[in-house]
Amino acid sequence: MAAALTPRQTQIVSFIRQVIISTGFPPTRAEISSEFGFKSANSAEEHLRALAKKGVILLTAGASRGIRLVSTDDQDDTSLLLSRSANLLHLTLPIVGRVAAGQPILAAENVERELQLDPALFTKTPDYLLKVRGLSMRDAGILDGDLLAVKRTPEARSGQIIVARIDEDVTVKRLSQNKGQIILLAENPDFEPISIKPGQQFAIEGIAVGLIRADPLQ
Amino acid sequence: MAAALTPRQTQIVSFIRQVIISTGFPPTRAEISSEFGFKSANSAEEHLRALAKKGVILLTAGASRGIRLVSTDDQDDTSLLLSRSANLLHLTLPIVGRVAAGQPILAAENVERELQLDPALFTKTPDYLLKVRGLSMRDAGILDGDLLAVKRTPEARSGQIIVARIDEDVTVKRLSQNKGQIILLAENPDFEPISIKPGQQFAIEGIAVGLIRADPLQ
DNA sequence: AATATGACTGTATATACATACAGTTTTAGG
DNA sequence: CCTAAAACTGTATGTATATACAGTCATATT
Repeated sequence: MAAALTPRQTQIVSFIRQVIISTGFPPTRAEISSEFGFKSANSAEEHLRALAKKGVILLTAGASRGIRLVSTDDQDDTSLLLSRSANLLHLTLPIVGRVAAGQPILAAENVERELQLDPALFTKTPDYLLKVRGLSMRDAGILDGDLLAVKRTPEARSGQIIVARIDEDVTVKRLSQNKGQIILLAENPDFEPISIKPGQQFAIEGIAVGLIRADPLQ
Repeated sequence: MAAALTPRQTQIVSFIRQVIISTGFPPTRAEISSEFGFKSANSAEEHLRALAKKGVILLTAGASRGIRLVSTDDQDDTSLLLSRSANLLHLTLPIVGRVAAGQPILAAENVERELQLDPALFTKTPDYLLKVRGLSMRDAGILDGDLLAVKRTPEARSGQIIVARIDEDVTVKRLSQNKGQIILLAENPDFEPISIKPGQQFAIEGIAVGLIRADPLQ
């Protein structure tokens, strides 16, 4: 599928990567032109179009510096991400508090603070930490105030502890799927199972991959 | 020197990081304002100035999207020497597995591996992570395999969850002291309280200050 | 009481940028 | 020989973007 790049195109991609690594953001058409001695920014534009057509980069229309390198393999993508913040040892995760109704979990308004974590801690790398409210998952060892490490994913298997959205509400429950029938189980006899009715908005926001408790009951 | 960020500033940094991860380039002032509902791009500008002043980000004058996240590691350039040898922001904690009978908890043979943690996580800085065995503290949300963050101390108050040594054995229990009479309570009806008899060797090794669960029951 | 700071609104402007359109030249293929 | 594609130059334009200046309001410090 991926058509081979011309020598010039290879140079362009290489330059884009270099700029991202050294500055933290992609170059403009003018900067590319200047680097290669083009007298018209249109030369850069045409190269970018060709590269986008070949699937090597993604262009965001209308956005300045809207160039994104498509990762050929995971490795150089990670190294790029790392070079952006140069934080080699630690993962920076947002701590999400109460999720405002209807808002995406990671909306800035919901972020209380950030925390650095050793990526080696969890087998699946989490995307954020959700502050758990309530005791519905008590018997799974998830208490009020705990930080649940969550990996974003739209799908999950039965039996996994998930972060789900029902209509406007975000909740942590154990997933149970039976031939299309979805039931969310609490881990606490005081809470009734929640079955999703047709017509209700339901989405899996992520699966739990770890837990952090800042201060156990003293 | 490293001034602490305000809650709002933390949200801004988190948003910038999120944008870089999801789009490949930093946001504009307008995009930040839109995310937070600012009616003037100047609000974003001022936040960026403040963050740059605090050394959390680097701004490239005149460049669109000229925002770079500064790695938290070399943030305190005042004490470069220190930050290179000893990582001030991160705590390296040993993970202690099964404690061999009669040995000090932190004896080298008990250390399974090490983990880096953000010291901001816990209110009391832990000295090591103890891998919990058994379900005697189940109802306190401490499960088999959990890593209990422990601060070394020879004393504790009644009601605190402690790591104790009785004769040769190391155990995690809730402490109950009554006029010299010491009782260790499990948090699980299947386990009997342990009362320390005169003549028995007993010592408090530390108190629990946090908990980490690598993989919640799937 | 005076001052500083954080967190904004509102207006304005120069310029940074993406991008369209019209050409030129060279090279490789049919 | 003809044509397509690659690799440009040159001109132009609307808008995306950074950034200055003047205020407001609340809260915390001196």
